[in-house]
Amino acid sequence: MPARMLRLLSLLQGRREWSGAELAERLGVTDRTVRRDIDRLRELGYPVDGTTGTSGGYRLVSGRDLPPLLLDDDEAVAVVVGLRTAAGSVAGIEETSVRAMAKLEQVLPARLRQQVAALTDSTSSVVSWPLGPQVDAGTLAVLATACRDHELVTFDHLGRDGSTTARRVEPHGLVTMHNHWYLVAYDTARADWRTFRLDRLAAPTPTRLRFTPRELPAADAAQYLAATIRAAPYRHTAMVLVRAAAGEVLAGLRGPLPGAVTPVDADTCSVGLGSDSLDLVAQSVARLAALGFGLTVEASEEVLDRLRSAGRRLADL
Amino acid sequence: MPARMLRLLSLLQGRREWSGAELAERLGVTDRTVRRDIDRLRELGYPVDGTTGTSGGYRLVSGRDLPPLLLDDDEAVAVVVGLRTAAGSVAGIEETSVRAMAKLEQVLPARLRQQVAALTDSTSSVVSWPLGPQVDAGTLAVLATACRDHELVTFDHLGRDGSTTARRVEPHGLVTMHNHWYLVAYDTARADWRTFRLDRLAAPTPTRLRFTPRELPAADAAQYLAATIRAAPYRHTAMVLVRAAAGEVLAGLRGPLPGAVTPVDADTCSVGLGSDSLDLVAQSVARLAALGFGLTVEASEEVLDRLRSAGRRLADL
DNA sequence: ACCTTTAGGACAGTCTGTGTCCTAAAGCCG
DNA sequence: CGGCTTTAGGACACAGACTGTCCTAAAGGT
Repeated sequence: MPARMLRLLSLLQGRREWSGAELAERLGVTDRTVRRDIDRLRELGYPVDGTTGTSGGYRLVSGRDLPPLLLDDDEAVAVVVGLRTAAGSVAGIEETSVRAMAKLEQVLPARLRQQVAALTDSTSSVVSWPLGPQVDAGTLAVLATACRDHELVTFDHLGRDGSTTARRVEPHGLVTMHNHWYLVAYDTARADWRTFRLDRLAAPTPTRLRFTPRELPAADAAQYLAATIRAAPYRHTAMVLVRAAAGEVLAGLRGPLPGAVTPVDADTCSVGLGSDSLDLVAQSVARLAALGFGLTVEASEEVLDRLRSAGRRLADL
Repeated sequence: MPARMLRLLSLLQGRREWSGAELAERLGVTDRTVRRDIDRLRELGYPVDGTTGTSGGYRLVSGRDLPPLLLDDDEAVAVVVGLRTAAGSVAGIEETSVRAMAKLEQVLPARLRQQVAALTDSTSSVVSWPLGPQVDAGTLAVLATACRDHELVTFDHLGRDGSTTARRVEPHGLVTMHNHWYLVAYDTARADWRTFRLDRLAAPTPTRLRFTPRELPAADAAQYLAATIRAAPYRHTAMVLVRAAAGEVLAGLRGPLPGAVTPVDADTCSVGLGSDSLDLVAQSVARLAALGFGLTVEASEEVLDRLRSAGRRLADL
């Protein structure tokens, strides 16, 4: 009988309106039983609207809380891809969407996992183009699950000098900052807290060993990360003064910048840019120049050189 | 009893591993009943791994098909936001994710709907910065549902001349093209097929009237749209020849372009840009220039003027 | 008025779900 | 190896629930 209940929910989620007779036929029971089943759903807190009369019927409406979602294959793939995209590009829900992904990932049939991989691989570089480096959806999911379940994980970590070291850590939390994902964890071998950038981390595997969480020397993972990162600034920065109102600049840009636009006065604003990529900083300044406003730039000679040569090429068109 | 079943599923989805005794306590039944419940889950096709011995327990693993998802509030919000993001930015799953959104939207509690609106409104312009105009998630959901259920919809349509007209159409399908969402529908008043850009469309409301779908004069909605749109090209275009391999250019760009990069030979590639925004086209060419490679540009005098003045400004830094 | 639809009470028979036993078997640990 | 803990599942009895078949009521559409 619970099986029939789920099928009923599935039917109600798949189409707007059903008549009692239709449902009865689909479920292989009497219409009386259908009515009883619908009563049961209502008692569970999932309200079903019933309208009488010709062309009446039952429809599932929004209620106090969300009913169990019965997704078909394609929809499940869409949800995972969506969570993956949102986790990387919408501020404020990274942690939640990673949690949801962990939940889904745990039960996602293998064939769908392949579809997800195929989709994110093939399309991410073409259409949704994150500013930061790509993080494998599987990596995110494995680490999120490990954090939730307080499970030790091992992985290979690629250091700044190019050497890889095998790590075994107690994962604490995942944080995004500056378009990168970080894992905050306690490294048992080094007996200290560490942060790892997810794109420098390979083959994360959950051991099945549980640990009791330690207390982080900070309010939460995000603050800990902020404190440790502060010492490591960007490799390239630029400060651009644009002779136009901040609003005009923002409107004209039509896309994100690796930095922030702050108004100076009514027709001047400053843009502070920072990134580890010379290309990205140079492109950002070039975009500001392409807006058609006057500007002055403070930056390293390396960045300025690149901009000047680009300028000559454009001036000669 | 179906209620207990759902709670059991919820518990199993919320944590990796549970012992029979824990589950029994949570559910308020004997451990024998828990075993029976788990048997029932397995019979329904949702495999539960049981490991014996100390530190053994039950865990939900991936099986043939996806079990009903029991999401908490935050997770549900994340899923909706994710679907919304993916629908607009990942090629190839628009239609599916819109379908999934319709399913969710139908049962989403009101308070969560507010959260979703708040999140998409506040963050979309800051972080995920779509190339096309913003489309309201509610609009998408209403129309998707109406398409699915063959339900007449009414809405206000903002014409090119700025006048709004009330429409009443039989919705056929939703399509994305060139970073815009379109509704393909049969306009009953005008007795012909029409396409509507979703960002020029307000207050869509489903009537509860059903209609029997007509045959579209094309293979599918996407092809119909392509045929009708073909006559309306971009306002600004540019063709850029870059003296570098396509791979190098793609790697250096670190972000999406309103166009495509196609290799010409081993160390030359061409970039075809197109958009209705002069700013966007100019910025895109400027970004290509900032990569540090030689380039030649074909474009309208308006675009070239803008680029030359930007070039002078950069050359003088 | 008439039909169609949801809504729900009454009743009897069946059946199934539950708790309390029991034993088996697999893994962990000292 | 010999305990201990865990999942696994059979047997049995009882209560409770579920189903189908009846019935009437009420609401909406034509």
